[in-house]
Amino acid sequence: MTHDIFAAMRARIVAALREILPDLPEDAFARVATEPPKDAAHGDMATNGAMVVAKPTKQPPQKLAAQLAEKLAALPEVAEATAAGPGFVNLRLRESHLLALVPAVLAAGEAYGDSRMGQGVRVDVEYVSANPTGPMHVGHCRGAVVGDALALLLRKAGYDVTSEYYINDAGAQVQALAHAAYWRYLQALGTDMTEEEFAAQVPGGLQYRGDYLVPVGAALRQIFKDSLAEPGARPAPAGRWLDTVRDFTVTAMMAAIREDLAALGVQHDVFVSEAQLVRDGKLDQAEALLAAKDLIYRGVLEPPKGKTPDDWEPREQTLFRATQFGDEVDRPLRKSDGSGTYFANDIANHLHKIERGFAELVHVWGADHGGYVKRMKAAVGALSDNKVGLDVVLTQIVHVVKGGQPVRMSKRAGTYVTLRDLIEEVGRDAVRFTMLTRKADAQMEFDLDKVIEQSRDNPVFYVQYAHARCFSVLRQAGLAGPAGQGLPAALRASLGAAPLDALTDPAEIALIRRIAAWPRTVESAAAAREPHRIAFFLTDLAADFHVLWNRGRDDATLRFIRAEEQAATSARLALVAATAVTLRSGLAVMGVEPVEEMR
RNA sequence: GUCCCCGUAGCUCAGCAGGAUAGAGCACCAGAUUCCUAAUCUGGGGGCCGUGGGUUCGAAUCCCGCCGGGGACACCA
Repeated sequence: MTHDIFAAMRARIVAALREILPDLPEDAFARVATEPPKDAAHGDMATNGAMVVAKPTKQPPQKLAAQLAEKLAALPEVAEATAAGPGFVNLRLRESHLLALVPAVLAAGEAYGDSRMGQGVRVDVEYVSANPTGPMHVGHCRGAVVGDALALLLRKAGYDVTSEYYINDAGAQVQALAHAAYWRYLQALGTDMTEEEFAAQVPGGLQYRGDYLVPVGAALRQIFKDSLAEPGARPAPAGRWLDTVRDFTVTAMMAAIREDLAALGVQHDVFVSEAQLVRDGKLDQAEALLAAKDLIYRGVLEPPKGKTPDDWEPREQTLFRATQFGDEVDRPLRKSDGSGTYFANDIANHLHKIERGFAELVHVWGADHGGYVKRMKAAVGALSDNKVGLDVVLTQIVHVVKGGQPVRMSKRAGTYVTLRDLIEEVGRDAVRFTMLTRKADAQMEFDLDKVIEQSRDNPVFYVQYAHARCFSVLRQAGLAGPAGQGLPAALRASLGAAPLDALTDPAEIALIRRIAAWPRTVESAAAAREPHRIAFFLTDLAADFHVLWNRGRDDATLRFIRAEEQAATSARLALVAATAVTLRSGLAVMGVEPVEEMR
């Protein structure tokens, strides 16, 4: 069952074209589209069908449009079909057909807009994947929200989605983290070393000096007493403590990150550990697989173009033939000392995904990883014989602004804004919605003052207010149930049974048209991997509703509830409920709560 | 030098698989409050869609060049 009246009409149009042009091959109709016209004066729908088939048949589009219009005019749901412009066919639907959507939406409830476009194809969406070296900060936030919304969106579009967090717990950064935690442990034991004395002994210097590791040091002392240190709380050889401290600290950091994610309402189905993949021999397995396809060799790379790093020297390394899959240069799998590169481990990660049977992989990465996309696509292509697709969604940086001034993001200066701070300041819904009000790959300004402002200028508020207004009306009519329950199925059914002939005002029809566009919005947003489109749709839908609401101010006969007009009242209440259902369906995709009352 | 992203109203940004006369908010100007929440709404001015080509019946949208802004470019993750 589809509620997409555009998709349904498209099927009708293609069938009509087939009757007119029986000799055309199937794929000639692929570009036929049915969409709402920009100008409402053109009717409810427009199709380019005649223009699309004009070329292969070598017939003038206007002539075909006239034929098509004639056929479409005979359809029961069509009131009028006219050829227009360069070959469009404009359709005006019978009012009853448009109105019939209202009970359908009410019956579907929050499932309205669900699509089968994805056909149950298994998709893995990986996002966040922040290094487990500290609490999450604002920089991670956008990717988390975009990824989570994308997973929800693809699910709604009919894909079988697994959301995944890849824990980078195997590289040099977690070694550095372990040293930092070890320093806090020594402090907890009461060492008389200074931080700089200790730092001088750490290979690569002491990083991660933030306070957040202090409790980790204390916990280490509690569990291991002084067994990981030399007498006098002096540092012991790394071999005695490094693995232990690292694993303990990574676990603690991941626990903190999971709490942060929970506070943001972000869900991951699975957490995959890089270290575990390495222990399981996935890296060797991936390397063997690539070797068997003759995609690995020993070689020396050219120095990078442009400015050559000062310490550059030719080194023989194990290289992957990424150039065979569209990358610019071949990429190292092993460093000159023979250990695996991050890229190699990530190949193992992707092999792991491919083995689990995903047909499509999606990643949400920060824009600074843009240079990494081609090689990863090359690797996935190589591992899967080009059968599995990889899509990367890049998210641009977020500038936090308060009082017109940029909020500086510096770990060292201690002005680092954690995700938790942000959520506490403006609320989870505002964070999520606002992060989705820009295309992911466009830079964004996050104005702390604006997102809590209760005005038209703040889309979070504006959309939630529309939903609350719907409930306000239903409460006024004595219909809404207990707060927070949404609209019970029984109520939706009884509202949906009302005759709707009374819905004739242009603002009412405009609202229904908007609601009708929801399923195709879901599909196009999912196809483009652009969850921000949902935010824009909801803002438009909210605007249509606010307009209608205000019509009742200017003209009392247009109010939703009119004691003396039973038929009009029940029809309008059904429309209000359908609006609430659609708003709710959309907010669910964004992971934002549909509030039923504004305070 | 190479690759990726961006360039649309004064500002912040949309533009739906290429469609008809390019939209919204803010700001500015003028209005609406005995009324289901004015926390909203109505009207107005404001554009060479960076630029030059190409593909097409048709381009802000796709392709190529150029200009401007941001990011990434062995042995980091």
